[in-house]
Amino acid sequence: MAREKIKIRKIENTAARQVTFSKRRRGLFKKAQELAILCDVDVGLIVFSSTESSTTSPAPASADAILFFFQSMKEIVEKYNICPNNVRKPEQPSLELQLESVKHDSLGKEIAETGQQLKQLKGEDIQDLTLKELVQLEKTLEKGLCRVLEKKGQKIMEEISGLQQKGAKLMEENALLKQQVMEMTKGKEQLALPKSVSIFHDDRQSSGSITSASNSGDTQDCDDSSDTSLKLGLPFN
Amino acid sequence: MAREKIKIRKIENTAARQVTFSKRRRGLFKKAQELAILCDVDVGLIVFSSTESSTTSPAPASADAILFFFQSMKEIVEKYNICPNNVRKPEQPSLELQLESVKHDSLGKEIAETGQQLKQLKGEDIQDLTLKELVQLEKTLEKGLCRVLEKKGQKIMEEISGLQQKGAKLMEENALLKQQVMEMTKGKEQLALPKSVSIFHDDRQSSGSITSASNSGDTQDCDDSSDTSLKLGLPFN
DNA sequence: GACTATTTATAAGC
DNA sequence: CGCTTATAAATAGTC
Repeated sequence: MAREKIKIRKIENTAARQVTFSKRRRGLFKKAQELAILCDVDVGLIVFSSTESSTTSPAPASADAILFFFQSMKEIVEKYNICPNNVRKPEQPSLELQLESVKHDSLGKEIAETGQQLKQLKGEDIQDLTLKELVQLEKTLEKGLCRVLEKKGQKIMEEISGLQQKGAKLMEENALLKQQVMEMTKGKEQLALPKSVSIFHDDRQSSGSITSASNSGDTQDCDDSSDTSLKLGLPFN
Repeated sequence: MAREKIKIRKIENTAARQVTFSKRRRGLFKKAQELAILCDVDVGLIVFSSTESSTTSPAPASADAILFFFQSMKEIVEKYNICPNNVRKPEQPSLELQLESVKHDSLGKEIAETGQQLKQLKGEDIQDLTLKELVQLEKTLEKGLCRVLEKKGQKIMEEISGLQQKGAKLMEENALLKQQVMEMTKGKEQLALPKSVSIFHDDRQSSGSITSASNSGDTQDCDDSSDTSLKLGLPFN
């Protein structure tokens, strides 16, 4: 749709196909999301791509994501399709059954459970835990708290140290300036000078600002060789 | 993308939303098909539309279609040798997930953030947090710990209470049995009985098990749906 | 990836 | 819904 019109048929040139794939996939996902938001509907989109990536390809996260996709889809279907039983033919495997095979993937659970874990660490949703589990949770929390406290102490010490240094420097500067003033006033004897004023000319951001640790590092390995992409159901908004 | 630029947010006007839905859905499917053909990949797209079609919900004929969609998806997934088996063999044509696309949409982001949060609550990956963030983390942890401890105490009390009850009951039984024995021995004068032996016959699982609460309640609001369109995997060509 | 010239998609209006 | 049109987006080719 640009420079030149193209016919909708398989792009034979591999490189070109790959490029077009990236571009169009991005566009497709964008459109899908827009539709979902604009019209307040659920949209599921999944794009598989077999990159003949020759050798190694442990395909790590794909299983998780696909599982997640299916689970999301199932939720959506259930949400909309309350009585699919009426229509489903007895001989057809139920949605539940079909998902079973996918569901059994061990790693997939992790994603689903992460949220739960997070909640529990925050002390939510712990109603049904056993005593043993609670104790474990407590341990984890204590450990985490311990580390955080340690790190906090470290940060505080750093800050204090920084402030002390800064203070010392300013004191020094102060003394120097005072001396200069003294010498100057010695010359022009009768020029009254209010005591200690405007000697600390700190025009920059005041002490408070500790370099706010760069947290920019958004280190996400962008594996753009991209094989399979998918987007899950709602709610985009 | 026309006459006037619009913001990507839910279109409140129902009629307009419906119109846009139709138009954009058509466009989306077209693009999906183009991508599939041009790049020779598998694409699955499903769009749910909740038309609040008032009354009857005669179990959408879409149920079959949805089922078909899942079936197709499953086949595709299997074709790429992903999920069915937990373990992936390196030599199999792999399907690598494109994390980027997932991360780009809100759900993906949420997952990523959740994982990070979880880690941080465990005290990992906190190197680059600011003091403020650390304090916040500490608060969260303390709060969580507090709740967990509270719940733990509760559980312990329950357990103790249960044990006490059990003990009391057994004591009672014990006493009763003793009396019976006494009465019996009163008859057969000379039958010695070792004190307190084997009266607590506790054969069941011991104290540890607290009923692990059922969490079934799967309340689903039954909103009838219709107008669901979907497109299944390949091959578009 | 970034940059255009074009092609497409589409928001409003009928 | 379908048609029309002005305009916003997507994108094929290129660097």
